[in-house]
Amino acid sequence: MKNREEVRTLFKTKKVPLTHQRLAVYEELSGRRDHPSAEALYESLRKAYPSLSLATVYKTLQTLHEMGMVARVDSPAAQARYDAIVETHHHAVCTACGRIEDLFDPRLDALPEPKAAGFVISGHSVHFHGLCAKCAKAPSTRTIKEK
Amino acid sequence: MKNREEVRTLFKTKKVPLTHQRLAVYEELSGRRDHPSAEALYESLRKAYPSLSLATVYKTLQTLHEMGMVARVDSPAAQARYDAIVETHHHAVCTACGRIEDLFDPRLDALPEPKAAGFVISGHSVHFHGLCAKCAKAPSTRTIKEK
DNA sequence: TCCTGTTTGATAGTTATTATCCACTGATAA
DNA sequence: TTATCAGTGGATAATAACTATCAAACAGGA
Ligand SMILES: [Mn+2]
Ligand SMILES: [Mn+2]
Ligand SMILES: [Zn+2]
Ligand SMILES: [Zn+2]
Repeated sequence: MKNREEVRTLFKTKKVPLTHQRLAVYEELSGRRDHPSAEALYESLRKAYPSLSLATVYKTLQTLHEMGMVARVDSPAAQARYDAIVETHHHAVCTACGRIEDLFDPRLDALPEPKAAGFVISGHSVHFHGLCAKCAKAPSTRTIKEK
Repeated sequence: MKNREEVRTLFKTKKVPLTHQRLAVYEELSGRRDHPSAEALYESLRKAYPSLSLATVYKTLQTLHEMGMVARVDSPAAQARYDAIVETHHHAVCTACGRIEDLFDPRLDALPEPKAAGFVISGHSVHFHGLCAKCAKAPSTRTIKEK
């Protein structure tokens, strides 16, 4: 959530070229609190930038994400993963290899009820992320994704 | 995590036909603790059931999910959603319309460190799910998904 | 065993995302 | 200011995960 000057400085510091498109995507996203999709951003932006391409929005979001300027709300996992344990429990997800380990901890089951006006909460899930034992040990042999 | 007899009874109770494929998918998933994808289950199952189709695995997982017998580990969201707020915060996700609201609550930022052997945790996120104010009010006009 | 609504398997279609490719541009140096 | 050029953007093809379609086979009750 940075203003235009902070953005310019950050790009300069990180030696990443700051283009009109990158600034536009970041400022549009900054102005919204509805956690838009790439497509939704594209639809808003194309009015002011008719030549903008959807692929550019995707590439820009990825760049901004790598720079630590935007976050992805849901897990970046492309594939759904299933579990025969339907009882309440939580997960540790390895960002390098995709391994998912179970966490059974009653302290995570009872979290403070959030105060989101009018929202009727039916449950919650906690995702810890980091490196699994194997990937933490491995120097750089990143698999990125396992089936 | 039910045995064969419990599964038979549950299908009978819910009046859902129990096929060989449904039993096979459920038992394969029950026997694994690696949170497999549909494709991974299919790869394991096709050895014993060479005529099994991947589409059937998808349909079966959906059926089992609706019956409350399997859980999806990650959000079923098809589209990635982005956020310019990279500071630690959490989210309430409406299961009816896809709306995502921010939750700022320091009590959710400091959760008990989970004891997953060897796992190097770098962060966590909490997803509450339920119905947003609008959808909780609306009788049944479910939008299912908004862009 | 027979009957009928459901499910399966094969496959085509869809959707979100990524890769490719080349003209163009932002950042630096002259 | 202009020249240079690595990196970027736009157009579009390709990919990956999933979903729809539909005829044939099946499950479960009569
Ligand atoms: Mn689990
Ligand atoms: Mn947020
Ligand atoms: Zn790992
Ligand atoms: Zn809603």
